[in-house]
Amino acid sequence: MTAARLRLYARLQSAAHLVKKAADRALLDAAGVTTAQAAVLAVVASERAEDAQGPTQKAVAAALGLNESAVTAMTNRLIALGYLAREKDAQDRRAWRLALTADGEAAIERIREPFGAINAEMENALGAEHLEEFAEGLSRLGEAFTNVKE
Amino acid sequence: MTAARLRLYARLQSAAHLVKKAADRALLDAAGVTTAQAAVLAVVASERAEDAQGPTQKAVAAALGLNESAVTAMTNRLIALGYLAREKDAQDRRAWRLALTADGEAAIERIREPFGAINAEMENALGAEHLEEFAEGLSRLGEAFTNVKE
DNA sequence: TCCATATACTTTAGTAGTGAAGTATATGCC
DNA sequence: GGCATATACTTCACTACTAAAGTATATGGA
Repeated sequence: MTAARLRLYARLQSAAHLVKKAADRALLDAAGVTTAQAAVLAVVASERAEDAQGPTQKAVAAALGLNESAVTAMTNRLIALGYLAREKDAQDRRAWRLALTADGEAAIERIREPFGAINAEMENALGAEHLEEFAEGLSRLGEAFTNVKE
Repeated sequence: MTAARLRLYARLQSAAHLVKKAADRALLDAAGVTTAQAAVLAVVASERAEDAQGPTQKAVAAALGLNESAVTAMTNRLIALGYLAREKDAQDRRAWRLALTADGEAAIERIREPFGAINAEMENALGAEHLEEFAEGLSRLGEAFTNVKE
């Protein structure tokens, strides 16, 4: 078994933590937003295209692999910051529909450049010839560990 | 620029988060320890070999890419759980020297199997032919984002 | 020897996640 | 129509991290 030698788990967590630490610093400096907040804003922006109503909290949780309770807390913070608004779904009164405010749209714009720089730095570290396969590997890992039956 | 298309940052964080979630469940069930706690115990165990005195908190922080304040808190939890003990360094009265208790050694033993299973599951998802290169990529990422000058 | 500066750790306030238990609304039988 | 069950979200207690500011001990000149 090569598992112990490669220490895949430790390397994955360490790399993810270090990159997140750097990205949080960069985004907070440049855009006043954390990477976790940026991720939620990005999901709300992208889901909007598919569904005029905007995503529910459950949909955001599923998109990011988070608990619904984590999305409740994050949504509260983003609303307090003025980046997000929510409205009860007319069909299903249990569910909220999330939408970006104008400030939320502006935040996404501010994020674009520093975030691109982080991705570029990652590509640089990996080397262009390994990029595609590395990204593939990350996706395969994500899929393998996605809890289908929650 | 391929950065936006590959979404390396998002894929890395998502994969790391999902794997961590699964690993935490598995380790907590089988060994009553979280992956973060396991990581600290493993560092204390491995540093011990090199240094009869056991590592300082600063050394643990450096090994894991954490802040010293995170290690202070984690050390307190691990001492409360009975897995770790600390003693003032005789030469440098500012520093603690960390050591595993007998319970700490036992916890490391309990971790071995479920942790091996997680690593095996990761290897399985990636496919044997990509393992080495993928692990290499993770290490390169970690090194590129290690803050040399803290 | 004294003092400035560096270093090891701690404290505090905040973000971000987990799982379990709770509330309120929907929905599918009988 | 009523009721059991499912679902969307919330609350609670906890782990685990960050950055910044604070405490105490070391250490290298003048």
